[in-house]
Formats: sequence, C-alpha cells, structure tokens
Amino acid sequence: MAKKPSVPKGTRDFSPQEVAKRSYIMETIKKCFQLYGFQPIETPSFENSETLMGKYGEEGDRLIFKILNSGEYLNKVEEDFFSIKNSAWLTPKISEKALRYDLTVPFARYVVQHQNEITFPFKRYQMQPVWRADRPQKGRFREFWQCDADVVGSDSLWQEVELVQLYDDVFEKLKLNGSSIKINNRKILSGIAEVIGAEDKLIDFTVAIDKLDKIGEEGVKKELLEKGISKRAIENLQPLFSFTGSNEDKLNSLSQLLATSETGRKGIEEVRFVIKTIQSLGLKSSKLELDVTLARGLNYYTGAIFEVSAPKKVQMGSIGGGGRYDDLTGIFGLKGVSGVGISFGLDRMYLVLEELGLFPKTVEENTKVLFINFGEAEALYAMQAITALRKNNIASELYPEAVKMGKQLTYADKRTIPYVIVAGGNELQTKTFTLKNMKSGEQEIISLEALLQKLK
RNA sequence: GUGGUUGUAGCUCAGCAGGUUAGAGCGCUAGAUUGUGGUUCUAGAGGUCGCCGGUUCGAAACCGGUCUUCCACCCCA
Repeated sequence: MAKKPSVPKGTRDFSPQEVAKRSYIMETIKKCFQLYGFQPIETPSFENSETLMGKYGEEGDRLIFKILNSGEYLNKVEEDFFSIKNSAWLTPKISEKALRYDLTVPFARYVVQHQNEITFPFKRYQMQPVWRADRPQKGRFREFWQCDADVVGSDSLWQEVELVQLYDDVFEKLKLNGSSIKINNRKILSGIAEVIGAEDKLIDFTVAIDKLDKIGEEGVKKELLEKGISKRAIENLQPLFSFTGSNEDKLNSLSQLLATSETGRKGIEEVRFVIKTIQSLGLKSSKLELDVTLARGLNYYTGAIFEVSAPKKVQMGSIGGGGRYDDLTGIFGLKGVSGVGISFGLDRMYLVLEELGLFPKTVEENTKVLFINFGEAEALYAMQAITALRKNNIASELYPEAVKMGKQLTYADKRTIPYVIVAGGNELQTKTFTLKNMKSGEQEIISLEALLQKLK
C-alpha cells in the first residue's frame, strides 16, 4: 500500500479559506505599494549559486537550499573530493543553482542586469515565496512569502520616511493596531563600536547587542566577552543599557555618547530626521521607536535599519524588516547606487491576524447562490438563470447531481453560500424561482428580473 | 547545525507498571423526514496505533534508527 502522502518539513498546503485570507493580506499590501508608486517585478525562484552565496553571512550560506546539477553530476568530481568529505568544497562541484533566500539580493542582481532599461530612482515591489533550510518553529517555515518594496538610485532620507508611512498604512488597513516600527542606524552601531574601540568586531558586537531584550544586560556582556571584546570596552558601553525615555531623550543621550565619532554623529542625524519628520506627519496605527540595540543579522545594511514587531500581546517574532544598503549592487558590479527597502512577512502576519481575529468575515465568501438540481428539465431551467446571473457578475452554480435536497442544502451550508434557489416543477411552470436565504431560512418566490436585482 | 518534544479513526484526544475483539467526542454515511440545511433521535462505516528494525511467549505501550510536529539555541520573516 502507498505510504501516507505528506509535504516536506516546513511547508504547508493552503485550503480555500486560507488562500482567501492570504490574498486578503496580499491585496492590501499590494494596493499600498502601488499607492506609493512602486511597480511590480518578479524574479526566478532559483538563481545561480554565486548570486546568492556569501551575501547573507556564513549562517546564511548554510540555510540556502542548493539544487543538485542534472545528469551524471558525479562524473565531473575528482576522486579526492569524496575522500576529503568536506561538503562546503563539494557543494559547488555538484550544485550550481539555489533557491532564493530573500527578495533583496535577487533584486540587486536584477537592477545590475537591467540597469540600462531602468529609470532611476527605481521603485519596485515584489511578492514571492522564498526558501530557507531552517529548522521549523512557530512562525518559521522553510517556504514562506515576502512582500518587499525597495527604492534604488536615491539616497534621500525621504524614502525612509515614506517607508515608515507605508508600514503604518498597511497595518492601519489591516486593523493591526499597536504594531511598533523600530528604527536604528548602522552608522550609530558603527559609531558605538568605534567609541568603545571594537571597530574590528562590529558584526559580533551587533549580533550580541541585538539580543538585549532576550538575554538581558548580563547575557549580552557575557557574549561580548566571549567574542573577545575587552572588559573596558564593555564598561564604556554601560550608558547603552540604561537608554530610556522618548526618542528625543535617546537621541540626546546618544549624541553625548557618540560625540567623538563622525560616523556616529551622521547616524544620529539621519535617524533624527526620520523621527522628526514622521512626528510632524503623524502615524495612524503604529509607533515609531528608536531602538539602539536593533541590529539585524544582514550585514549589507549601511544606514537605516527597520524591524516591525506585532502588537505585544501576540507572541511572534518580527513581522517585517528592512533598511538602507548603500552598495548592494556593488557586489554585482554597479557602484554608487544606494537602495532602501522594507519587507512584510506574509506568513507571520497571517498568524498574527488569525490570533487577533482580525480577518473580515466576508473574505471567505465565494459563490453567492446555489441552484438545487431536480433533474434534467429543471437543471436546464436553472442553467439559463445561472448564465444570466454570471453575465451580471453574480457568482452562481448548479449542484451537479439531482440528489436529495437535504444533501444539496448541506453542501450550500458547508460552503457558506448565502442563497439557494429552489426551482422545481412548480417554478418551471410559472417561470419563477424560490429564493431561500440560508441564514434566516426565509423564502420568497420571485422572477428572474427580481432575482438579478436582489443579488446584484 | 545542537539539545529536547510529539505522532493512536477525517479532526481533537483517551488508552499503556507490556496481556483477549484499541475507545470517546466531533465529523462522515444511511434512515426517521422521496421539495427544505444548520436542532433531535436511531443505525452504520472508518484504525497496518508515523515508518523500519530489535527485545519478548506476547508490543500501540520497552529499546534503536528514520520521518514528522512543536519548543529552546544558532539565526531569522
């Protein structure tokens, strides 16, 4: 007997109800993207390995799904590689393609490849699945969707301002109030590393400090020590752990801390601009919050860093992130093009909306009216009406078999079809239809004309 | 990648100090009701106890492996 079929670890099927809810989120995001002037592109689900490898750090390389070469791919491998048993060396020999890991790097590749056709600044959005060979957890899958909006070819800080507004706009439309948009700046982090004399350990430093809210002050200090950052440097970091108050307060304290770092001062200036501008423009549903411990692992960020957390009452990691990268296209040979973008994590947003019961009831409705099938002649009579209804954009269907009525009504019930037409011999003779409201149970006998009016 | 956890009917779960024919609720099918669903009543179908191997007279239960679930770490949407 065949084994019970299943989907691979970390992947899922989506039922009609789930698809309806997912496309509700996607449509909302898409409309906002377009409202802000972004244009859609799509890129292949897999790229040449060299496009992706090395762009996300060591950890990222491990999490990239590699695609095996076709044909007798082992023929090309020298004997030595088998005895060495080093997969990092063997992999490039047997795999030259990989599934995309995010949408930003393929986008950078796209920009470089099509630079002569693109009008800059280029504002594009992209909503496609990405894959990571991660171990699944709650809200963490191996196949999931990102919805990205990026601008390349402009280093104006107004882009950052707009992206914050865009986040806010989407959350407001989804009724997801109380999300917090956290902002930081890579230059501030560099400045801090500079001031405490740990410039050479910037990555280790940012990774450790990013965990502050999770492992606490002592935990961070411990990790910094383990990474070889001196005790003195960590002492100089002390003011960072007691950062409180308004964004304004934090900026002021930062100014003191980073007075001697030019990079740091630049970072503060940038963040200050975004925060002040947003303050005078106002946000509808979210808060913008300066978080100096926000780092994010992706090491291509050079300016602003964003991360969005769902309302506190929901236990969920970040539902979006983004930032400014001054030289992402540089790695593909196009220098001096700055980009900034944000990403929405569709799958996590789904879980959050579900948990908070924020999906509108109407997203699941599809067919508006079901015609009961009583047999050949009646079915034809029904199909004539259905044709007219469909012509008027009213979703309608005929139950395909002339089975007992109870069964047909149960079907309508399960499908949450709001209306049923009962049209048998009587109705056929009088050229009428009995319209039944499935919710109230009420029925009325009406003409086709009236039916069209009623369901429009 | 590291450590732990889970898997019994379509779904949610019970069962187990190893012992006949593995249970419940919900759902499903049929009937009460051959032109009226969502309530009720009656009857019924449905399980290689994730998979492979081992221990044992005997395994759903114990052991090993494997896949899967969820969780922590790493990292991240």
